[in-house]
Amino acid sequence: MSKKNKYSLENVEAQMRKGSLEFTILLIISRGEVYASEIIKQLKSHDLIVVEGTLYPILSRLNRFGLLDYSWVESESGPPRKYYSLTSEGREVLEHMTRVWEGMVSSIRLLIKNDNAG
Amino acid sequence: MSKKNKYSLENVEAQMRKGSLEFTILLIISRGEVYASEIIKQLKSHDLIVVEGTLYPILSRLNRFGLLDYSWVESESGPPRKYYSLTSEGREVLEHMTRVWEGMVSSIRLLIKNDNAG
DNA sequence: TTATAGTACCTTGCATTACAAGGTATCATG
DNA sequence: CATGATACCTTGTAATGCAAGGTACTATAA
Repeated sequence: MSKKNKYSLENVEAQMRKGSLEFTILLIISRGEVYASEIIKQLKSHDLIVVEGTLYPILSRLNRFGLLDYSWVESESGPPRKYYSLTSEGREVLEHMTRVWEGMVSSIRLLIKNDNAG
Repeated sequence: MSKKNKYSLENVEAQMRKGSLEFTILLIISRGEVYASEIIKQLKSHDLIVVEGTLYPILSRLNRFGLLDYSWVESESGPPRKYYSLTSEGREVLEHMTRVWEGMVSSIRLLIKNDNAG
């Protein structure tokens, strides 16, 4: 028997989250203009977790790819906020992602149901 | 406007797959003993893609973590095959993963449906 | 005016990991 | 004994999530 480590159950959440990260972030933004901290808060309220160090690079990347726009809005108390919104290309990509997501969910649902079948 | 690259739509599939990779592999193995090439074939038949260079390290890792066992079985034509099966710990982890997966699917379904809500 | 706390932005460095490419070994066939 | 098919596995690269640390603006209190 080879040296055996412990498989982290916490990691299960993290792993599964990864594949759908950009997707969920785009979903949040599609519901209305938001700035970073709001995205984190909204995701958390849906039991989906992202942290700052992950979110900012993704927002920059999606903007660089032309999927997101942003505008600075002054806050009543504190520094200005960068409000993000989807571009039309962003909306197209999000629709594509949604189809891909639904497809994958269907496939996996089949595997789960077939659990003891051939 | 910053330099704008093209967001790869092929990458959408790849990205989403990643988070659920170990999960789907464990699901396949839970349906009966299989060796690597069969896993790839079965996943492909469910529109889920994995390649050799990805699969072998994952199988080793899951074995090292005590989630998988294997036994060598001679083939009628060709080199011997390494048939994988779940350990009891593997079954427990798979059940946990399934619950996490269902939870995430529910959360994201809400986000999709709420698309234009507050 | 200086210090502190709160909010918001962003970057750096590390660890993980999916994958392309290349490698070894076994068996059957001509 | 060469060739092709099958099966295993490893190496190097690129992507990327995240902890940690950093900058800047506003408000409040000393």
